[in-house]
Amino acid sequence: MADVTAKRRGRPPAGGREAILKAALELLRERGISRLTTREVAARAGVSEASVFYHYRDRAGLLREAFAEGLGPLVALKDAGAVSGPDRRKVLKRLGEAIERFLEQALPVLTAAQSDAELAEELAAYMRENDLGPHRGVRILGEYLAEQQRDGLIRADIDPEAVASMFVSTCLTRAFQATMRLPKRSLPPLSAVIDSLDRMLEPGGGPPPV
Amino acid sequence: MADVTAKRRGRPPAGGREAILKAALELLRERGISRLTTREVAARAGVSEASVFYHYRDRAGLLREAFAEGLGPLVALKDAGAVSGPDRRKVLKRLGEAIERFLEQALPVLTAAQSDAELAEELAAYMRENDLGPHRGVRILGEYLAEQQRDGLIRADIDPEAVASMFVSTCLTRAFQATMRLPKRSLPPLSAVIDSLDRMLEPGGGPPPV
DNA sequence: GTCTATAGGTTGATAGAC
DNA sequence: GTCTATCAACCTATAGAC
Repeated sequence: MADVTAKRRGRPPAGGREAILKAALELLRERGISRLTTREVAARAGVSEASVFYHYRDRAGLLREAFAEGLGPLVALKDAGAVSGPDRRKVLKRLGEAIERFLEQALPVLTAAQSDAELAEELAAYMRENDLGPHRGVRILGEYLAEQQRDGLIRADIDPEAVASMFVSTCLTRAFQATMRLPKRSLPPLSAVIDSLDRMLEPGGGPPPV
Repeated sequence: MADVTAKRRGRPPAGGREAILKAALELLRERGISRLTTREVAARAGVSEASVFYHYRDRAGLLREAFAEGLGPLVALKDAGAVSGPDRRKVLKRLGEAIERFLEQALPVLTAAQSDAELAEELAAYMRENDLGPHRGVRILGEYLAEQQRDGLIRADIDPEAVASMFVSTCLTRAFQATMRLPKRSLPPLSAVIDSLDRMLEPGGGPPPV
């Protein structure tokens, strides 16, 4: 949130603050929030425990910034996906994989916050304010599908946003599976989902019944 | 796991054990796992703290049983859904709502375990052994769709399991949204999803393009 | 089976020197 | 900004009486 471009006066920071945040995020993803003690964070960051409190005031303050940091990449999701072009299957593949990648980073952070009701409510408020959540992906894909629908590339009798929510949800489930340490292969591969969905979206409908 | 039907000898249990488990599960869902201390559990259950250790050996033992208890209703999912009949929309609605209801109870438990890497791995092993997870719902719905497909009620050019995973995932996302204390209405309603999906599954395909 | 009392250990946070 | 030293609070778990 700070202005990185402005020239700084005085002694440049030693990087302790960033090291602490990085250590906290690593610990959060690797060992879970209950093992994220200020002691461990300090040890991994290579600073003393008091530094943690100097920079972030208290444990909750550190967690708050770690959550925001962990959810950050979501902002760049739209550009990364490059959700445009006539090749629908390609768009679905690109966007789907991008969502999945992002969620595999973000879900551990989201679930970690649920360990404490207060933390969870605080994070939820932050997400509501910044309009974060699965609906973001749904909206991005929904707009693309609506555009294709206007161009007659998608059948007219479906709700683009509803279909988008199905696809984004599929990616979420896959990322969820991975986050919960369950085997992804117990679910059908994303390519199969894209296959079927693409056919069902075709304007002419499927082949005539046998 | 104990045989409830067998007649018991001796003094009947006072119900302390059950009260403790119930209190633990409540605390888990209401306030998160980090506030689930043996003190609080004992207080809410109306017993002494030592009773908790007498019945469950240690905190981990209590959590293990609470997790199993919280995931229990999944077993009854198939029967509850009554996944059969020619009215596809009705089946989707019933099953979808059942999955959503179940997950809104189970997700808090699943996410709670993620607070500690060891706990998470232990729960994951339990779920793998007992074949639990989102794929269960996918399989149930997939079989129903495959059956409809054989009967010519669903277009032949789609993968039933892939479509099933999309629908089940939609329910999971909705439950996830609720668990994370985010507004469900930022997602399209389930009825809209069922609407579009049902049309896309129709054997003849959609109406001819304008 | 349930209780009281307490040991033993970990954690978040502060004070004050450098 | 960073450190060492320290504290008060809290938690899990055990011992032993009833």
